[in-house]
Amino acid sequence: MAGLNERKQKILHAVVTDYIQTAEPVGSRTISRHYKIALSAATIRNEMADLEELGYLMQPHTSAGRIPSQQGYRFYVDALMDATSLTQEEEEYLARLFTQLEKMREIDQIVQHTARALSVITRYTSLVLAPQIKQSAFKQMRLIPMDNDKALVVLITDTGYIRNKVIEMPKALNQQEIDLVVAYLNKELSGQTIASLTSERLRKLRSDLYYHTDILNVLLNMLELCAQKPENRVYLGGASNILNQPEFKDVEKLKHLLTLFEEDERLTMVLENVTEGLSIRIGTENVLAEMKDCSLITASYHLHGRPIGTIGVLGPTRMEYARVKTIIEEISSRLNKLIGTL
Amino acid sequence: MAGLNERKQKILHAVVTDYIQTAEPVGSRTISRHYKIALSAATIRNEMADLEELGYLMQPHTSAGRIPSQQGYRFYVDALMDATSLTQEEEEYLARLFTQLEKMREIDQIVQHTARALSVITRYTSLVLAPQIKQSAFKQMRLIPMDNDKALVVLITDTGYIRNKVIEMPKALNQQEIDLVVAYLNKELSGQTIASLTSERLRKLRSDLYYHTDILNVLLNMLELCAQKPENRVYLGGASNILNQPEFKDVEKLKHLLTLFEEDERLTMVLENVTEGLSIRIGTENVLAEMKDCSLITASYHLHGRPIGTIGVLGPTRMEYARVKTIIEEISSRLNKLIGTL
DNA sequence: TTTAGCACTCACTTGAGGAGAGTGCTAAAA
DNA sequence: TTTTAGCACTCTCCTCAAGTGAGTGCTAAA
Repeated sequence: MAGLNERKQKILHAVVTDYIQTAEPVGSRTISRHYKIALSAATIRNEMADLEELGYLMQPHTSAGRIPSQQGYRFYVDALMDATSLTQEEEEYLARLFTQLEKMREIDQIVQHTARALSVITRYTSLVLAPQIKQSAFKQMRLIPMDNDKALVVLITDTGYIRNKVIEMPKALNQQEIDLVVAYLNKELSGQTIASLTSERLRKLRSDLYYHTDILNVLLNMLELCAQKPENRVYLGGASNILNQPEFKDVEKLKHLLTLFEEDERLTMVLENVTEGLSIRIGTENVLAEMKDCSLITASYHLHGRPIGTIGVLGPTRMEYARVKTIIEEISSRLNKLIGTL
Repeated sequence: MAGLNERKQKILHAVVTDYIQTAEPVGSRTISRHYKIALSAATIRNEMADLEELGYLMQPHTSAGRIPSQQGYRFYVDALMDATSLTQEEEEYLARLFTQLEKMREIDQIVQHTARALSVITRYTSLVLAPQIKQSAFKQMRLIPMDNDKALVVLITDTGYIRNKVIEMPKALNQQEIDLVVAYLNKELSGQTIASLTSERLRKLRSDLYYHTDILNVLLNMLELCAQKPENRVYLGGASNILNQPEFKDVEKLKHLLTLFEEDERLTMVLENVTEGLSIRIGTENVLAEMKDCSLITASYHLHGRPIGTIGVLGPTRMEYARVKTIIEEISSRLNKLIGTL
């Protein structure tokens, strides 16, 4: 696999970068002209024929130039890609963005704005997975009576994620009883991750406070629900950007992707399935068939060293990997810093 | 304008319904064959020429059939359209939907699910405007301390809309003071619409409680913000459905719409600009240029007789007006009933 | 007033021809 | 042995012309 001499690597690099720019098959002449490789077109042709045989390039038809195969992109991403840095414009945009984000105190809002910004700056579609309540830790819980028979439960977690739920109140409970139960739960559960609140563990609490079972039941049920039910907390930005990509000028291809964009559960799955840290998934390396012509670059973000969510950029396999990678790294690092201060 | 004899109306009706079904220009032969109008194609041709001159029909080119003009659709919607009723399938789908919705206690969730369902059942794109906090009435407010310097304000309104905001806490405030201020606000503001909380009115409260200005200021600022800042609370469903419409097989046209779909502020504007009750906006009757080839059918929903939001369906001007109208009427009426019980 | 007949229009399809970009192969040059 | 120039070849894409078919407008007869 690694048996590519330097010349082949240079040529592969030229093909990939040119194709990323132009979206047109790259011919041997183009390379010998534009890419300061001191070789004639004929020699390059021979090398390209080799690269094709080795699986790094493909030819749409006999008399066309070459385009990178998935394996070609993979090699480019792993070994060939130049490190880039942010342009001044991008730098300024991010500076402005983060001074705005710093004013927001809620993770949800921050994450939503990040998704939008990510798509604006990359000009691709962005996907952002907000912290799942499951992975958050219990901080405190409050119960606010609304009417006779309804109350609002507010659950605050350490990730700054706040969840409301209106519940039916069992009747004939006085405020004192409620306060007691809530105080007990706050003391008992503080710092525990929501996911750890299994039916098992909750049962124990139930028996501890058996004389308040009515209200306790309602609250514990809510927690149990939070721990079990997967939440779809994925935000999409710049979906219309895919229309700028020539590979999606075909309406049928578009339909598959746009339909996918409306299926929050599956998007969540994609983002959860990604390895921690920075990840680049090319073409069929993505599990979903709809994404076989797409690449997804993601980075996880963390709180107290624990990964709590993912930001990602989705584009055609012909994506500007280097640029997007730089941007994602920068944004996720800034995001981590910001979350730390919440 | 109204000078259409019965025969012309019959023919116009035939053209519109046929075109809605097929998306192809309708010829005179098709009408005389399929629509039980006991006239020859030639006669119908003459009438169609008249209808064109009167502005109800258009011809894409000389030797093609006719398609309805915007004015043609308008006449159809106002005078010609047959009343339809729900199919059994639709009926069952709605029954299932609303038994689900009844279990939800929060307006936001209800509205989101309604948007999705509306797009599924109509097979068009749906737009739903959730209650604006401005138009809601103050019910109660709570302040939950989080850390030393932060607190969570929970604002509950009569529309079941709950708003959280994390605020910076002025230091050196004891719980007692806070409770006092919150209790005062709850008493003073109960039942008032948020929009009525102008700077003017709030100033009075400020002077009433001048000895607690720190915490009071923070809370009042939050309320003022809610009263002023327009919120974008619009939900979109089934955006990918527009891809099934032949009129949007052109990627350029699509781009305009999809880009619009990402601009929440402008979508909100569209839905706010609509008349109360049922409204049908055809083509350029919509203010936004992007929607000049679309029609929008909307209905407002109410609480205590006050309109608090809008549900709508967006499709091509060649939309199945009758079917969609029936569905929207049904859903909004059921939604109204449901909201009343919250 | 309605209808049959007919010439006419115009989009759409098909196929042929030519241009252009790029290839693979061969033989000469380095 | 490696590189390069030359050349025939392949395949897409564009254009153009001819043919097809759906539908029209007009005219004259019913």
